[in-house]
Amino acid sequence: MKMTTKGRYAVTAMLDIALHDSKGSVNLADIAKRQDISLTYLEQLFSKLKRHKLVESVRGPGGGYRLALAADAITIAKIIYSVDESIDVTRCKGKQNCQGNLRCLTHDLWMELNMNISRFLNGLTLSDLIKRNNVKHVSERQDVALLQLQS
Amino acid sequence: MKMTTKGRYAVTAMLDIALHDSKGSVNLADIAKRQDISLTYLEQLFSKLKRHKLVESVRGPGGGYRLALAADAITIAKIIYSVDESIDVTRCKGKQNCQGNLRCLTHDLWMELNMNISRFLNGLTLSDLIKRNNVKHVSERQDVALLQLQS
DNA sequence: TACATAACCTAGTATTTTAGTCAAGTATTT
DNA sequence: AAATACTTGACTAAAATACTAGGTTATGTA
Ligand code: FES
Ligand code: FES
Repeated sequence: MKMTTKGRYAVTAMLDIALHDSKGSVNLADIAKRQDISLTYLEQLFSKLKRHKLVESVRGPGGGYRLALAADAITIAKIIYSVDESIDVTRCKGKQNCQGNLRCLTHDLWMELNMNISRFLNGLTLSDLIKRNNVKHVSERQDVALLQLQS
Repeated sequence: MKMTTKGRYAVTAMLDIALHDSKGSVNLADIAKRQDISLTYLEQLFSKLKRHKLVESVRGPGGGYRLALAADAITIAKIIYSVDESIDVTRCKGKQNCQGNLRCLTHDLWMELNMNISRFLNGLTLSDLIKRNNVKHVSERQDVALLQLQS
C-alpha cells in the first residue's frame, strides 16, 4: 500500500469540503489555510479527484469545489485510489509474477492483507467521519483559527 | 504504513527458514538463490532480524540462521516491524501533532486503520503460513529449482 | 467592459526513500 | 591454517514524493 501524505491530504481535503458543504462550494485557498496544505499542491490533487468524478468545480469568483456525490456515497478507499492509484501491498500488483513470472512465496499473504485494508476503507464514507465527535471538534477549532486569521 | 520490498523480503526469508528448519540452520546464500534476493541485501535484513531476536546465527562452515522462537510464536507483524521500523499509517507517528502541534482532521481515521492492519498481522504467524497449500506448492517448486541449479 | 477571483495546466526541482553494492572486517569449524 | 559464514558501515544509483513556479482560462461583479 502507498500511504503517503498525498492520500492523507486528499482525504483531509475531501472531509473539509464535506464539513463545509452548506456553503455551496468551498475554494481551495480556504482548505489550504484550514488544513495547512500548499495551495498549488491541492490543485494537483483536485485535478485527479475531479477526473475521478468525486468533486465538481465551479469557476470564477465565489467558486470552488463541491462533492459530486452524497457524502455517504464517497468511501475513503475511492479517495485514496483517486490520487494514489492503488492501495495494493503486493509487489506484483496482483499479477503473480514476482519470481521470474511465477508467484512468490508470500503473494497470497499480501493479497489477504489487501482484502483486509480494502474492507475497512471501502466500508467507511465521508458521512461516517463527519458524524464523529473528534472530527467535529477539530473542525470547529480550524474554523475559529481561520476567522482569526482573516480578521 | 511502509510496505516495501524490504518488509516483503524479510517475511519471505523468514518463511523460507521456517520451511527448511528441519536442516538445523539455513544459510543466506541458499535463501538468496531460492527467493531471488540479493545476498548482501539479505545480510542487512538479517542483522536487524537478529537484533530483534527473531533469529539466531550459527557461524562457521555449515552454519546459517535458524528461528530463535517457535514458528507459531513469530508473527508477521514482528518481522515487518523489525526491518521497517513501523507499520504506522499516521503522519504524526501517533504523536497527534500534524497541524502545528495539534491533531489533524484525520488522525483518528489512520489510527483505526493502524489497528485494523495490526490485528491482521499480529494474528498471523509463520506457522500459519507454512500450513497453507499455496505456500507448500511454491516452496516445493523452489526446492526443485535450486537442486537443478546446483547440479 | 474592466477586473478580480478561482479553477486549470504544464514543467520543473529539492528532498527523501529505496534498493542495492562494496569492502574490510570478525568468528567458528574442520 | 584454511575455508566458510556472519558483521558492519559507508556509499550510491534510481525512483518516488512533496512541493514550487508561472502561467492560462472561465466567470461573476462593479
Ligand atoms: S507479490 Fe505477487 S507474486 Fe510476489
Ligand atoms: S496523523 Fe496524527 S495528527 Fe495528523
